[in-house]
Amino acid sequence: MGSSKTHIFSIQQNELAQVAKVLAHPARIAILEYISKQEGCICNDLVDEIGLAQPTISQHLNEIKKIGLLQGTYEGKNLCYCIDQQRWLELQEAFHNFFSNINLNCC
Amino acid sequence: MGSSKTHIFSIQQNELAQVAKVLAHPARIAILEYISKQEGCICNDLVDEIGLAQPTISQHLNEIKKIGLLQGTYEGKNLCYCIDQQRWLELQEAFHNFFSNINLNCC
DNA sequence: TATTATTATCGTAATATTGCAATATTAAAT
DNA sequence: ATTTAATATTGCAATATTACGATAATAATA
Repeated sequence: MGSSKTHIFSIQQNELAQVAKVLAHPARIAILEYISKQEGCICNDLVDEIGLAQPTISQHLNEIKKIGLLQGTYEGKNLCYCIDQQRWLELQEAFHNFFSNINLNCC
Repeated sequence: MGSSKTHIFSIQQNELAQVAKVLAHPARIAILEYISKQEGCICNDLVDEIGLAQPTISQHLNEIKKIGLLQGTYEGKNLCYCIDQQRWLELQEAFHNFFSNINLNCC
């Protein structure tokens, strides 16, 4: 015991939870906010900006990448991370639907 | 090491992450969805519905309660959990703002 | 006040997450 | 091919989460 029993839940429930998990860390919120403020983004900037060690930032970036939110392309000699627009809008809609479909007339 | 360095992030970043953390488990997504479908909600129904042990359900309910999303009131002999409307709309807006304020013209 | 049904807490084991130092890889420029 | 700068991976320690059996607390009813 200790691991989540994902198999007893629906695909939709698991997927929303998985995305929420990526957002469930202030560093990853901060990273997404910071990237969005830049024209491009160099990971080394993030280390200075966020205040975590380079391997830690790299791992957080990887978590964000896993759910398809980041595109990394080389621009000259620097690796530039960008937010994937389509995926972003997809997730925005998923959260919007979740919050909207809940019936609040419970009691 | 091991614990999150919450102090290096803003209150807003930490709060959004904390709420996301509650949504970051399919059982809690399922619980919220199930409660919303009922007129009221008895925890014992949740145990049968979700498929986790009663203490586990109770703990998940507590996590949801901690961020102010649940109101528990006794209706006759049964404890009825309801979603707190005001808090729900508050969180809905918080996520909406997060997704909307991100600038997608990164690269 | 017992009894019964429901919900919460405690204790504990298994697994996951977070973070960083050390090291490896990658890509550009010399 | 070497060097240099940036990013990724590995390995490991500390902490957090998930889950459940056992037990306690709570509230209605007999």
